[in-house]
Amino acid sequence: MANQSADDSSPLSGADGVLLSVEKAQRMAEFFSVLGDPNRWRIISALALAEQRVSDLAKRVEMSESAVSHQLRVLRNMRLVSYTRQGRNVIYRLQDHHILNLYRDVSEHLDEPGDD
Amino acid sequence: MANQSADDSSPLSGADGVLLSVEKAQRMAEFFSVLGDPNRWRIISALALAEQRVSDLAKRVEMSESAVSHQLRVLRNMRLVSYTRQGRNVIYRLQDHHILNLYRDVSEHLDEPGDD
DNA sequence: ATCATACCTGAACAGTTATTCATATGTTAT
DNA sequence: ATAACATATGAATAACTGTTCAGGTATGAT
Repeated sequence: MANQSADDSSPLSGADGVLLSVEKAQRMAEFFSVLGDPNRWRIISALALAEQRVSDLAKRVEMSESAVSHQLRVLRNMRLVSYTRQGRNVIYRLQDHHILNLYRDVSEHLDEPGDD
Repeated sequence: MANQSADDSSPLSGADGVLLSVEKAQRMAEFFSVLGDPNRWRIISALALAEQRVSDLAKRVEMSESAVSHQLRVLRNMRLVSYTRQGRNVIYRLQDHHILNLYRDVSEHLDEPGDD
């Protein structure tokens, strides 16, 4: 490990003074990319209101069931949502509250006055 | 206000029980998209170590100066970095610490054990 | 003025991504 | 078994994104 330890969990301003490894940068980017789609945020916000099945979700966010299903897979892969089968239905829910924290932090940032 | 007020800053789990508006979802997504690129994270991490000029940045993250410049514009537009001219050089720095918070939150999430 | 340095920008091309459509899988009822 | 419903998936297409390359702008030196 010439560059940096594999599981460094130090903040960017960490003591080592090293650049984010390409690998870690990649993982960060992958995660943020998942949240880089408006429809996925709509799905997340719908699930923040209540866990629900795919078809209801689709109606709420006004997307096709197929599109929602595709997006749910992405969210599943990032462990942002989990699901349980109930008969023919599959109930999805948010898996943890990291996302809500993220939402709050970014909301703050976006709401700050800027000279655009 | 049939749907929701324009400037709602309530968290997703807010009392109203409304979906994120398309507009707000869009803004969220735009922001997260900016952080959805590994090279931008490398740039951010380099700037977390020290403010510096474009050419040094380029060397550190091993990108062309042009590519870095393009990416800095994106980061600038999201008000993630700011800059000052110093003679022929332009010094860039992180604008605030929201990003570092984000980094920490997401790092946690990514480091959680998962059954992938 | 010209030259060199540092940075920025527009166009184009390659790679990625989200949707739609068609089809497949899984579940319940008959 | 078949039919009906709910969800998932693969392929294809359209839209988007990041890089490179060529040139452009800004500052400082001569």
